[in-house]
Amino acid sequence: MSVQNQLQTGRRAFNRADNRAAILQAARQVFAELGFGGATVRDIIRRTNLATGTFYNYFDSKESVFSALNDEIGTELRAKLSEARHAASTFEQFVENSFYTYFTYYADNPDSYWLIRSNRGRGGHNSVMPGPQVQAGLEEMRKDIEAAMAEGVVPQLDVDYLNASLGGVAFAVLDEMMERKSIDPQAAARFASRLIMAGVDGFDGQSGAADASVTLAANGS
Amino acid sequence: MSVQNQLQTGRRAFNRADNRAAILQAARQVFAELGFGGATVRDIIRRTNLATGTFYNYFDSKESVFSALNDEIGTELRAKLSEARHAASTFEQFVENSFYTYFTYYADNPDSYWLIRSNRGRGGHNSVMPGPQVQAGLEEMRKDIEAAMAEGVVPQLDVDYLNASLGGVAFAVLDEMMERKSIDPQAAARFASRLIMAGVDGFDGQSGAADASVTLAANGS
Amino acid sequence: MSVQNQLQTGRRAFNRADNRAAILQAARQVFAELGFGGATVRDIIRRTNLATGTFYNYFDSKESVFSALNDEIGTELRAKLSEARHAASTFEQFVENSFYTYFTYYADNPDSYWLIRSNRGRGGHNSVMPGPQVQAGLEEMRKDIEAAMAEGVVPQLDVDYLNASLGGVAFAVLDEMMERKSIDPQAAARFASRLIMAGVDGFDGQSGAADASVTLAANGS
Amino acid sequence: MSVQNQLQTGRRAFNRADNRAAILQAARQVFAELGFGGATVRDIIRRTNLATGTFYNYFDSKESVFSALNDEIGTELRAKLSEARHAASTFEQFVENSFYTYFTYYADNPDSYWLIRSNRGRGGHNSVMPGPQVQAGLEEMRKDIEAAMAEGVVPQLDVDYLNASLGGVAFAVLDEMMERKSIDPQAAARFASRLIMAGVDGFDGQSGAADASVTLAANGS
DNA sequence: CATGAATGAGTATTCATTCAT
DNA sequence: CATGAATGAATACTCATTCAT
Repeated sequence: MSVQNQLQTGRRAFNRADNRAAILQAARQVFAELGFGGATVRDIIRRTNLATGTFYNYFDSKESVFSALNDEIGTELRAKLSEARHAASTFEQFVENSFYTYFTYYADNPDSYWLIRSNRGRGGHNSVMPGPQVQAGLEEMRKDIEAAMAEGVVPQLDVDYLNASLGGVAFAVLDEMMERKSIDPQAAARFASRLIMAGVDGFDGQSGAADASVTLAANGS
Repeated sequence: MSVQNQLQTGRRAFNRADNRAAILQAARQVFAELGFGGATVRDIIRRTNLATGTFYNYFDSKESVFSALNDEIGTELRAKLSEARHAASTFEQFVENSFYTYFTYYADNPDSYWLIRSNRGRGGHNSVMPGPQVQAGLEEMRKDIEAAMAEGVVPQLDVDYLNASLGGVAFAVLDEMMERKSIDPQAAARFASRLIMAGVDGFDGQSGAADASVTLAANGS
Repeated sequence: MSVQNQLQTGRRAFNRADNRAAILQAARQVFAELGFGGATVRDIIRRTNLATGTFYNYFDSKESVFSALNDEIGTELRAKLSEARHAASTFEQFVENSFYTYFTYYADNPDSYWLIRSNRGRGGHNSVMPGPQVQAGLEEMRKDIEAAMAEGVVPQLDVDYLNASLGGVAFAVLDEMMERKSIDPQAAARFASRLIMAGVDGFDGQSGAADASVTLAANGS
Repeated sequence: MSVQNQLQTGRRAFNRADNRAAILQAARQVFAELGFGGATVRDIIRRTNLATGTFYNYFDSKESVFSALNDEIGTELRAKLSEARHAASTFEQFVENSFYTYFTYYADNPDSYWLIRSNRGRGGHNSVMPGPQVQAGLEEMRKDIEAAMAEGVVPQLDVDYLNASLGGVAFAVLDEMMERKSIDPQAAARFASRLIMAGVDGFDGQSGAADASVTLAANGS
């Protein structure tokens, strides 16, 4: 091939990556703002220099960009979480690092937060984090928890419920955090990990509050 | 009006209620299966003996049935939860009763479960339960928690994060529960309430697991 | 039949007429406001104490009330015009009386005016006045004009064009009149009849203005 | 852009114009036959090689094509009338030229005639010609008439009534003309202008026919 | 004859996707 | 590989009319 051709190829490769990135970036915003159902492909390409048809040179369908976006988030998040877990030497660190990593990721990528925020319920079971990558990520975490139980670091309790609860707390606290004026992932992580750690540690000890026979102020319905 | 008229009116009223119920029932299923965005009005009426236009004799729009459904669930659930809270004399009972009521409701109404399951993210922040009724319900719960804190039954901690976490655990454990072969709301409620109670009670005590310097078996990514 | 039955029959007949009138009255307003196309049968019955189905006890279709309305107007107008014509002893009186009657009728029945106003173009050719009654009415007028021509009272000119022009002037002046603050059928009739009379009388005399070689001030654009 | 691109653009532009014209042409016929209310967008595109959606690449709505059509007619007609008026040196010429131009335009564009014919009443007052262009056109004519009155060429009489009458005669004679086997704009224009000119000239002279005490043959109703 | 809920064909419009250039 | 016009199936909703009561 001629030099000219090589340059063209280089240029093309460059443009290819650019275009793909531009579409992904636009799609992230659009899905965040309008949700998958409300968004149209034209909404996406309109935030781009590209033409309608070009979209289909990079993605097979609307569904397809959405998946790519979720995969992207899932992959990044999974990697970070995995790294965080490996850096932990105690179960507490394991938990706190995980929460911290999770909260920090979305604090740093608010577009991604709003993307999944606006599209919960899409993508089957346990879509606390999106995509298939996530299933794997959750599975990894479960294995670590099981290992901790096996070593006696954590009392024996229903692993699936515990795993689900971790996700549930993570998601709920994330929502609350993202709505605050001043977003503080560290504080959020501290709260979540303390709640979970105390919950796990004190789990089977018949909770001491049992005798606190306080009459709750029943507020009117 | 004559007796004849009364009968007519009675009969009509009966049919009216029937049709409305039929539409709601069909809509519940359709929204559960396809989600709000994916569902069409024709999908709904097709599961009915009724004609297209009849739908609009009972509801103004697709949005409108969806709201009615959510209101229905929200109202029922709110009432049950309120009742459960009032029956509690300790904070622990308060928490466990709430979880139990919540899990039982969806165990008994799986259609409703799948409905909200497929439509999370619709209806803004903290849509652990759907609709406007629910905002009120969550607010009630928050007030009770604050009251418990004021009385010293519960340590002082970030109420909003705690409230969010309650919702998060409820939702996550619910999902897990509904996927099991044998659905056991009591077991689920016991797990969730113990986790939360222990978490709350042990919260500020610097978690005893801190010294459990176990090396977690880091499983490969 | 019993006395009771007779009363009932009487009552019914009374109601029948009443209901029909009520529907016509409502329809007149609705068609005037929304036009035939924009009006719905429900718009009509909504301005009535009656139920949807009752409409079809009195009229076969939406089209049908519309026709009835036009026939009503046509018949009334035709009768008045006929009467006015018979009271005339000169062609000028004939013309002026006709215009005056026509303008007065709509000045007195603004609902009817707006009804036809909003529904021009409906009902084929020459719908200066609506309905089939009107065709007959126009035909009568044409015959009178032809008679006047035969007697030499009016110069020989294209009867159809003249007849059409009479209608055209009538309609156009009517519109203008109805838009004025103070509605004055007499003034309108005077204008229209003078214009037409002078036009007819001076018709074949090669119009004296021919030599008025005035340069018209051509306004811009 | 390359030569190839230019050709492409050229071709596309050509097709664009073609399609737009095809839609307008089809719409003209459909609106003429069925009226605006009775016509459907599908009726229009069905008379075209195009697909449903293509319609909306060229026009925003059904209303929108209708407007475009009326604007087209209005603009053309206004230009021709303006030209005709400027070519006149006497008021008589002014009037006759205007009528002749008007009648000729519709004789040459029967589709346009039937379009407005079927859609009278749409577009408010004095819709002798359609659209907003026309309001301006009528206004121009009114100014010329006023100028003629100021110069004494035309007797002082109610300008609004006169203007309205001009329109009324124009429309009515047009209808009559279009229904004849042999369409002759010149004859129609001659009739209309003579009628109006004589009417205007003889207006205030108390019409000489006043003493023609002919007994009109009153034909039976 | 009154009622008003039921009917379902019909409407304008949108949008993911294709394809000629 | 880019373009953007063309496509047409699909959607929410309306309304004249029917009919059981």
